[in-house]
Amino acid sequence: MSVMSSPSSVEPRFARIAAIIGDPTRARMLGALLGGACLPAGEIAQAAGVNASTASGHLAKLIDEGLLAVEAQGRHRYYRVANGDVAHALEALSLVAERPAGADKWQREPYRSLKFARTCYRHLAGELGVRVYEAYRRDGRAWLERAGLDRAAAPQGERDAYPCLDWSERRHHLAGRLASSLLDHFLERRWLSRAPQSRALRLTPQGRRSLLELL
Amino acid sequence: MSVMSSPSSVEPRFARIAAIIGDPTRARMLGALLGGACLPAGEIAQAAGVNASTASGHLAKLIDEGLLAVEAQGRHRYYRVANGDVAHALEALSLVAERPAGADKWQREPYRSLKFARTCYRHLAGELGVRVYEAYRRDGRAWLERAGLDRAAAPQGERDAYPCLDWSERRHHLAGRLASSLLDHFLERRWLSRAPQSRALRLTPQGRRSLLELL
DNA sequence: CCGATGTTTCGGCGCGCAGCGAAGCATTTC
DNA sequence: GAAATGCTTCGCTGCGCGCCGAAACATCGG
Repeated sequence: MSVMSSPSSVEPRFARIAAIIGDPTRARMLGALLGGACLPAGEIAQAAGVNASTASGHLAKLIDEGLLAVEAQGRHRYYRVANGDVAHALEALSLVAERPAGADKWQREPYRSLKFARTCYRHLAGELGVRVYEAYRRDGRAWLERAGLDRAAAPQGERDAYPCLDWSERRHHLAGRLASSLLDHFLERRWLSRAPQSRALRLTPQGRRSLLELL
Repeated sequence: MSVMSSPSSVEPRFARIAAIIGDPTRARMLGALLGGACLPAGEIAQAAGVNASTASGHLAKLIDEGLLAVEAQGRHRYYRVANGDVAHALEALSLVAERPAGADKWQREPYRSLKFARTCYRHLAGELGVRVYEAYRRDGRAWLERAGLDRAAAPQGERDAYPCLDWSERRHHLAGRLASSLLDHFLERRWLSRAPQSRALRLTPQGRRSLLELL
């Protein structure tokens, strides 16, 4: 018998985080911010359907555990998802939550739109995200140039561009700094536009012409 | 105002799963099985430090949510992690749980051993896992042959071999069917051996000679 | 300054759920 | 068949924590 602390007592580092995410109200808060938005406490409270005071408590916990970051501006406090790892963990959980039952739900709203294209933190996910990843993997930096991306955006290390398992597709899309630049780029050029009140992204007419050509 | 259910009410699919994982006892159970082992209910109860009846209830929930799978054999019921996605989600959560504080803990046991090499479900993780992934990414199937792997193990689709973000290294290691075969291969050849009561893997003298040469 | 707005702190209520022990069911052993 | 072992079901108890409203604290506008 070893004296060293048993693995059973060291493991549940993930338990704290999971417990934080596991509360339905906090989960709704995270969901509201998962699109990459920066929202003040009041709006988050409303989105989650709870009192301001209740929300405040939850937000404090989410900050404590490093899931959210906050920036004070005047009398507002703007909350956002702390980093890409958090978004990645939430997508990974969503993937597990995907029960085989109800496979046809992807045909209906609001899943249909989310499946086609959505933001995941600051990058692109969904069918479109997967296709972008495929194209990038096939042609590398040449593809980035063809898409009109600044060459400063080219990935340096592994953490600048890495694959992230996509919840709806069960395949990978691109994550990391490069992926953020790419999404910004698509939005600036109006190839994609954000749907209101949702993480869904829509392909604009320009996007249909320009972006699809690249895939 | 659209009538369709708002995104805030559709999102928390991940909440259910997180809530299940978030309970400390259930987390210990998952931790005990994360090494890839197949354990009977009684042993899991003991590892988690709870009554058999308490454990039984938890195990039922873990089954219900698809986190564990079970196989009856005589009067025993053997539980195991249901699939790689679950392991992936747990590693992703662990990554988030990694607080910047206490960065020196990796120097001490039991973290030191886990950081070097460990099982993650059925594949190899930790420093060694990352290095294996690098080598495979560099040389592709040629590396697999050099490692003495049967060519039947070569990956077919994307899901056979995909990168998984490593909790301790913050870089990727290899996951998927290929990774499972690879780990089996290493264990069969006695290049690696399982530490008792832990997910940690140890490099054997043969492993030091043969495996390190390949990296 | 003073009232309005946004946010956090505090106190108290109530539900949900993890925990145990005892009893029930299944399977193996002698 | 009876006793032993492994696991699950049931009923109960207690604590933790999410919830709200009221009040305190901050910041902005006039």
